[in-house]
Amino acid sequence: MASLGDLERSVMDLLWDSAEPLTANDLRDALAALGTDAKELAVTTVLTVLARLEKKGLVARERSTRPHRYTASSSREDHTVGLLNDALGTAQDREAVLARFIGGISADEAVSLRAILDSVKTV
Amino acid sequence: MASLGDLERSVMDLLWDSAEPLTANDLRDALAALGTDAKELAVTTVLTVLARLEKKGLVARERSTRPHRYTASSSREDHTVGLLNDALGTAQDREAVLARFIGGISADEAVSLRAILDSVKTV
DNA sequence: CGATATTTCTACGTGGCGTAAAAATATCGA
DNA sequence: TCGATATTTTTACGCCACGTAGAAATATCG
Repeated sequence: MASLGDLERSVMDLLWDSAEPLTANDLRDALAALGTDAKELAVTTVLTVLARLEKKGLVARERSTRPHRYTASSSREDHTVGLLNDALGTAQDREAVLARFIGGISADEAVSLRAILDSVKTV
Repeated sequence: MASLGDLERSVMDLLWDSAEPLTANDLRDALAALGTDAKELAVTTVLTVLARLEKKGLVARERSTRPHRYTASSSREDHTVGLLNDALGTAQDREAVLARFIGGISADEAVSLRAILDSVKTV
């Protein structure tokens, strides 16, 4: 899976948080509104990033409407799960990794993890 | 955390699998023995990669011995856990991610995960 | 001390990413 | 329909990581 650069990441975050598809201009404005940098990128910059994200399969583009509209093609959570599996994929001893990982999570999270496991197992 | 290039990854795998510290020459030979490529890298190439890995904090180098000897500074599992946390770090809804993740693991793994959770909780 | 081994320095090609101008294309009002 | 304007595509540049390794510096050993 492809990991993301900083700008790519920001764009994906906006798309993930948006219920509606967004245009390049929408995104440029939203990006400017983000940091108080008032950085105001060129719209071609946003379009370039969007094209790259599309090629990576992370965003879908509506070419029918004139200002093309972009949406994230999978949820943020699914994307993160993909990253997790990528990381785990390089490990041969998954259990050892999971054991260490769980050792490092909070007690609260351990509880909810257990709840999740229960629900999965029951099904 | 730094993710690894292909050669960096191969070197780390060798270091992780080795009980003894290895020299650049050891690694060059081991790398050549790996793929039947018989690629036989220059030893300076291996040294460059080792220097980069050292800078990333992934390998430690014994400068006292003359052919410097290199060891992985943390276990493969710990490194993978670091990657997992990196991936999770970008997510704000950790629970949703974990739920999806667990939904995708095997039944066997779910069982051992539960066992791990139990042992953690008891302690 | 000199030949040889080892390490450091320097460097080049490739590719990803941020960035955006230039060029092509589409749209919309007059 | 036509031209002004909006939108997209093409092309490009700089930076940095990484694979790769020669050249140069340095250490070691007989």
